[in-house]
Amino acid sequence: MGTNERRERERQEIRERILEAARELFVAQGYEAVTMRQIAKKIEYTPTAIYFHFQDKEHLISELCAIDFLAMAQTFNHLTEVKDPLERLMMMAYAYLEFGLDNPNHYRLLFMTPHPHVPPEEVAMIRRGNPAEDAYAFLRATVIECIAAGYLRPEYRDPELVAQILWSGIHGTTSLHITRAQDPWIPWRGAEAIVKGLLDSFVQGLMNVEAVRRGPAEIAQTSPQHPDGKSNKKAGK
Amino acid sequence: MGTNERRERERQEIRERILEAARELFVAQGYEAVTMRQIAKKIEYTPTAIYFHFQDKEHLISELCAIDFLAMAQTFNHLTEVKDPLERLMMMAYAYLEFGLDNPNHYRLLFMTPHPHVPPEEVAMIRRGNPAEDAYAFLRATVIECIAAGYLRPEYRDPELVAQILWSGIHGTTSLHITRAQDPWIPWRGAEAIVKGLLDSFVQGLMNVEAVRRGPAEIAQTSPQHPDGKSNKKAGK
DNA sequence: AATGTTAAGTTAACAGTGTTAGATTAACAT
DNA sequence: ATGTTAATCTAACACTGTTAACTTAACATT
Repeated sequence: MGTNERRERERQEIRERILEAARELFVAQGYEAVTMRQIAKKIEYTPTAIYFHFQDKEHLISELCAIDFLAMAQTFNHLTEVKDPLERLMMMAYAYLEFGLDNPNHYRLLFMTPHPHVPPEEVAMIRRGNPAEDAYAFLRATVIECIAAGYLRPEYRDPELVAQILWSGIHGTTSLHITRAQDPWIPWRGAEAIVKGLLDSFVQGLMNVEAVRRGPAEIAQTSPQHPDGKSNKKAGK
Repeated sequence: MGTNERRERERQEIRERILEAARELFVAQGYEAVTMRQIAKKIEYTPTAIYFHFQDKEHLISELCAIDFLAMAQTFNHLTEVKDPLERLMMMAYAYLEFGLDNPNHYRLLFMTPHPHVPPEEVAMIRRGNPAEDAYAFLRATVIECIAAGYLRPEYRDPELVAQILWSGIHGTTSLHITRAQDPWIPWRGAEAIVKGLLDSFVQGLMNVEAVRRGPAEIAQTSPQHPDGKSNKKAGK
């Protein structure tokens, strides 16, 4: 009898309707505002019905994140066409930023909200490590290509470290923009300009390497104290 | 009559007891977990008493943030002793990271939670722009010194932009570590190593500038597709 | 000294939250 | 026709932030 299969199919169907309703509400209203009763109302069920399909709100959110984590990664898929790994790296950075700014609530849910960590086995359907499905794996793969192509200085042979440096920079730009773009006290120069600066920094640094080697020049007296600034300290820790 | 002054003093006193209790709870349990009833219980009052001193929970939190924003800035005050602005910049980066990792809940409250923006006038006691009281102003001032000392490449004359690039990188490291350090799927290399890499990047870049100019070398075939990778594209947007 | 005023705090309640136990429905297998 | 079971609902519980109405106690004024 195919009736069990059909039941299973129906079950999955309403699971997905719940997830979809939850996603729409999260994206529209942000994390805190969404309520089980709202989700239920949206799909015309009773709140308790959701608990038949999901253990609790936390598990519902975790599964939603797992799914959308992969969905976001597929946003980057078209970048596989870019042959030069360095160029691809840069386009990834802008694409990542764009995703975050276009879907701030979604981005917050995925990357800025520490959900009390539902043990990974309990969340169905996480297949990470595959560059086509996992954005971090894609980033790492691209970094590996950059290393292989000789783009990186010999000190940076660890692709994980390089990937994490890059991710940190771009994530910082994205998340700061989301949380503090409205802050009137800070004259923001725009997230794209910041990412541009970060990428420029990765490639050739922001500093004048010669000047750094020489130590501080005695050009301007910005700070009144230290009139004969003979400090010739080397830069570094 | 000094009795009004005394009343005002007492009023401020219990205001601060409320704020202190709230801070302790936030730091210990994180944003979502703290309730008005908990705060009230901690200072042995009724929850409603808080509403005599603060308009609502949001205003209470906003004021707490404003205060601790300044408190954090004072963490950096001892760095004014470091004469070389570049060295100071680097020490600020590590100090900032350390603050975030030592007080993750506090950091989340201050920098990762977009409180529905209580209009700035309603929050008492924000005096920003003063480097001694405002961490961002301190960062900007240090960047200005770096520019004056000739440390930066001529393209980077805008201290706001440079400050925001730096802040984005360090904030990204800090916040990613707070939210995703437990993620077993990512082999984290440690927040300090990442900050080190970022700073190295700012100073001299991570890349081999010569190699970037030449284009990708034909060293390794990491990706099977493009066997004769003759792509000599220039890096850049 | 008695009175009225007011600041500070309490009690009781409301509407809304996530969640659960227990009853109900409806489709299926026997 | 009967029993079983998956899927849903009703009603409730223990919470949450918040408010209206009431009390208390200290003060200022007559």
